[in-house]
Amino acid sequence: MTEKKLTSFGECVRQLRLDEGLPLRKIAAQLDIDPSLLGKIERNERQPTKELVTAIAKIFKQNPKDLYSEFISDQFAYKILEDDVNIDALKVAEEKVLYITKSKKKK
Amino acid sequence: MTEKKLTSFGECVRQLRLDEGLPLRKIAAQLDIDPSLLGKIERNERQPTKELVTAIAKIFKQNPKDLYSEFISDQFAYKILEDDVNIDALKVAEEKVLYITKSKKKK
DNA sequence: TTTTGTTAGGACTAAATTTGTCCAAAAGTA
DNA sequence: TACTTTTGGACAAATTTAGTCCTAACAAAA
Repeated sequence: MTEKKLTSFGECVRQLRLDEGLPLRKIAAQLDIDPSLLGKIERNERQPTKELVTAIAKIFKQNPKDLYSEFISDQFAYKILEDDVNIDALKVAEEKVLYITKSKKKK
Repeated sequence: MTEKKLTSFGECVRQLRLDEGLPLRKIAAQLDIDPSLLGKIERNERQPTKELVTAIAKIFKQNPKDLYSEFISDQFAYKILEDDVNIDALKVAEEKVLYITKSKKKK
């Protein structure tokens, strides 16, 4: 059986930081933000900007686009749960993306 | 071959309105909003609140949750396109929703 | 028990978003 | 022309939210 992580974005960032055994203070300094903000982000109490996610990715040598996509998947999941959205809205969204992407290609 | 609609939320609302042959003015009055706002919503220039979507659904005898989910799928699709997010963020989001839902059930 | 470093959390600010309105121009329609 | 509908810009108002500061709680160590 394969074990799935399925951690939230914040937990993911925290893990990356703890893997290097560094305190909030150190990473926050590199990001030029308040340690408290980084803590909130790790606890999913604040949503980082795309730029911040990119900066975090670079520090931990992760692919920025992948990490940001991870962050967005969190946002989507919470939106669905909080707002009681049909889960198949995700499939519909995928169809729309593919449809629009295809339309643009043709052009 | 089945034909897929894949219209945006706004186009969908417009279609519903035109199917009844009514001007913006009439529906906007029922919704107690400015006709201009409804026009913008139909052109996807304004995002309606959940309450407004519900009210729109009722007027056109649609299922409120379904219409709102349709609206959210739009939001997701545009977010992915505008922000260059990996499309599989949608599948990841689905896994997260199912995972969290299951966890809560157990409790 | 002090002391020192780390994390959590509340209060608050500032800034950016964004809904919604008003009004005028444009586009249909008879 | 006259009338209705739609579009679009400018703007106000309100909501949201990232981010900071400060203090309390917690942990580990001296």
